[in-house]
Amino acid sequence: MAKLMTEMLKGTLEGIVLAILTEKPAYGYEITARLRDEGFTEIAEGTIYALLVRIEQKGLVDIEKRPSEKGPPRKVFTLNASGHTYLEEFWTAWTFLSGRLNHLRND
Amino acid sequence: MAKLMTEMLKGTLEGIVLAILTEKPAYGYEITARLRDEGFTEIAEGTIYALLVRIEQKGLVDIEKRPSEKGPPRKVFTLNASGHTYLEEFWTAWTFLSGRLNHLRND
DNA sequence: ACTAGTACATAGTAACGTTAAGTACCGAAT
DNA sequence: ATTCGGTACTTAACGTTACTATGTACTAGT
Repeated sequence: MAKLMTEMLKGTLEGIVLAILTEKPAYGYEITARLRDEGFTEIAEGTIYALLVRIEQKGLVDIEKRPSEKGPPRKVFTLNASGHTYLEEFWTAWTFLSGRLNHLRND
Repeated sequence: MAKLMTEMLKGTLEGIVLAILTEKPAYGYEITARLRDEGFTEIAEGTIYALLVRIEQKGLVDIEKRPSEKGPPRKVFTLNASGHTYLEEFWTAWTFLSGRLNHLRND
């Protein structure tokens, strides 16, 4: 099932991370931990950092560097206006897809 | 939203087509029509044919050629045992992902 | 002949998530 | 003093997916 989840996450993992950022700003390492709490136990750190680069390049987040007492400086991501719009569209698409799939399932 | 749907479909379109095949065997052109009926109006024919090649190579379907009165011979796809197993795992993964996302949404 | 509908095929592309390896900073244990 | 584990970020190479664009081919109607 791991392989299936991998492919299924394509296009949704981004929305998942953005959704996490709506709660409060967070940095990469924190986000990976948050994902594990949410049940996504098999997502590697590298996956998240690569994804964060992408959403940064798309201009969906603002970035601020803050020192850490326990390690290297943190890169804190905050969802900006563009990111909120994007997330809304993500939920719209998700609602549509979810509806279609549940309809297909009931046969 | 079109771009978002495109990315979101990755990993799920395959399951959608397999789900359609559980109802009854079907050929490519028929499946694209069925998808339009299901609300997926923006999926091109080429996309489906390429996908059908993949699920064939994965051994999830059996294939039979039948003549058509209205055009070239049809290639009818039937979900086999391996395909049914695969689809079950797909639904399992989907249920998990769906649950996680809905949980994230309620904040 | 021409068109429209039916039916399938495929090379090239962009985007995504994964893998694997690396850097760097800190505190505590050995 | 050094090793070890936890914290924190980076990136190149890779496999898979869906999309685009284009092509072939068969039939019936005009």
